[in-house]
Amino acid sequence: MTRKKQSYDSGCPIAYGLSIFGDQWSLLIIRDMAIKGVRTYSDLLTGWEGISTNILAQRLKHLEECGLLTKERDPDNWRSFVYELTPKGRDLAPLIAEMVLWSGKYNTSKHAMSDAVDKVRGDRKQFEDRIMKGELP
Amino acid sequence: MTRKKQSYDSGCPIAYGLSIFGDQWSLLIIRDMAIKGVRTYSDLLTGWEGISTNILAQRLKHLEECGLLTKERDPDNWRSFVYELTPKGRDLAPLIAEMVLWSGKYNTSKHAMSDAVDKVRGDRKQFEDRIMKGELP
DNA sequence: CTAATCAACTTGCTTTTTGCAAGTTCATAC
DNA sequence: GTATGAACTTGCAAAAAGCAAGTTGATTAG
Repeated sequence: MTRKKQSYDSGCPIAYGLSIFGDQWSLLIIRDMAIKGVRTYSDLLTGWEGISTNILAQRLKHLEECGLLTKERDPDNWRSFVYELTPKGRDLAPLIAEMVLWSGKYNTSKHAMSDAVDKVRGDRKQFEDRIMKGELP
Repeated sequence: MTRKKQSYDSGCPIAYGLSIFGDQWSLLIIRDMAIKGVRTYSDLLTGWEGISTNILAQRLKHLEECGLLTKERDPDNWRSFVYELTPKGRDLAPLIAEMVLWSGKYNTSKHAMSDAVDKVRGDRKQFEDRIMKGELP
């Protein structure tokens, strides 16, 4: 029950964004959906970073309440649900692109996914457009 | 002692960014420094949102360790310290701009600082350049 | 020169959030 | 009708956040 976010609303746009996705997991969920095309709970669970199941459920609920994604039954598989990004969620594409570029510039780790960074650097507009139109990878 | 971040390094640029500023406070600190020109601990403490002192100290240390800011004695006031954003920290300007634009588009609260949003919308390049050059407001 | 002040923290303690493991529900599949 | 799989929920321990009070080392005021 994460009901009360102690959000004294400062009105600042940065604070507004942080109240929605200012945590360790939300943007990774959105990344999986926007970039990798993941749409189900179980696929989100087995992502690269290993979110735990209760946190995933909590975050999905929060993101849904904030209007970044929707949850519906899968018409082809009635026991499964499909999560979809809304326009509000897909509109985070430019922010995600900036984040990728910033990290690409400063993350010197050997594991850094420089191929992914190069993709954004090479054609940022296409990267953003694909997400914003909801196209799959 | 926040030594161990349970950071299994996935190599993802998004995850890298989140490991540095993926919390409720870091970007607000950077906002205060980049946009409002705040440079001291006590001024950061009395910001709009009310961070508590131990958390502020912890975050400043972390951001310093990650190379986003530096800490030095104030030459004019030897009992005070001056925090300054590094190029790595100032390079978050485009990300901050995107965040402001996104929130400006979707935050319908009456407290929303639409004047600040309009400023970024009106001349985004100037907004970013001022931050990236370290110019004060 | 001594006391009060101030900036920048630190420490101790309570509350909240996270993480992990195990259990639940309900719709198929065998 | 038993097992399986998807999507969660629950319980509990560990970590992080929040709050208040205390510490340290300069000034500054008297």
